[in-house]
Amino acid sequence: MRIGELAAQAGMSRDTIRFYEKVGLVTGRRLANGYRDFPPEAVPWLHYVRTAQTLGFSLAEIARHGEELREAPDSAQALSVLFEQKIQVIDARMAELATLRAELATRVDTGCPLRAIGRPS
Amino acid sequence: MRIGELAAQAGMSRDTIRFYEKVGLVTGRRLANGYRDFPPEAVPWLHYVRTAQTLGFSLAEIARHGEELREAPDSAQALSVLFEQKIQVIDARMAELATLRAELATRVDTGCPLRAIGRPS
DNA sequence: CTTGACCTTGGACCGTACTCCACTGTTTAG
DNA sequence: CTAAACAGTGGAGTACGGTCCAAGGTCAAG
Repeated sequence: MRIGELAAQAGMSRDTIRFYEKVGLVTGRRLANGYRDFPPEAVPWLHYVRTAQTLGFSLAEIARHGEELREAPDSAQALSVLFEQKIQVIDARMAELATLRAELATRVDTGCPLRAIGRPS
Repeated sequence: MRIGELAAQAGMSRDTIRFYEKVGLVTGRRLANGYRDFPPEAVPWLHYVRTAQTLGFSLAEIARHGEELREAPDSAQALSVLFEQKIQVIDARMAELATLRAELATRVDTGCPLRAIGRPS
């Protein structure tokens, strides 16, 4: 799969994919003519990258997670550990959001002005 | 309140506060000697800025919301609307997280590698 | 054999959000 | 009176995440 098709499938620009390749987020082989050739798995992987990004993970973090996965690719147990770690990160993020949500919900009821927000301990 | 104390109270650097003033996120008067003088409300406001930021709002958005609030400062209802909007943003983010979490949880059980993640529709 | 769509590279540029620096002025404590 | 601790300014630099562009190579269709 060449870069244009991958870009279309992943919903991002060719430039972005080249940038991602540069920072190690995607890898592909080269055809004889120098064109990049990506495997079909690149499509779901890039979708995953977008998702993780909107969840607040930096490209560096995402790349690192990807490498960890590639380093222990055949151990289902190793994979499970990694997934569990990620889930913990997600749970922490969700807890933060829940706290903020509760704070805001209180203000909705009281009409308490913004200046009083975030006045914790 | 001078910039150093505000920085300490708000948990950010003086430079950051000067930067925020430059982009209109905080305003303060000036003392005779040229020093900035911030009102006490600047402290919770900056805490709020930090909060909103972690929710994914850009400084420009936060500044704009702040202006909207200053334009209708005595309407508890207007405030509630804004808070409700923010809560919706939070809920959307939490839902996304829950989705990713569920995806990952599935992989934990199956040991199915990441390349199969995000293979939607 | 040209046209157009695709690909390559390197490098410049952008917006966001700071962070650091040098140099200078002000205030406060001993 | 002096030294430290604070304040001011302007401007450069950083990190991240792209985005755009020019100059050129490749390939399939007409």
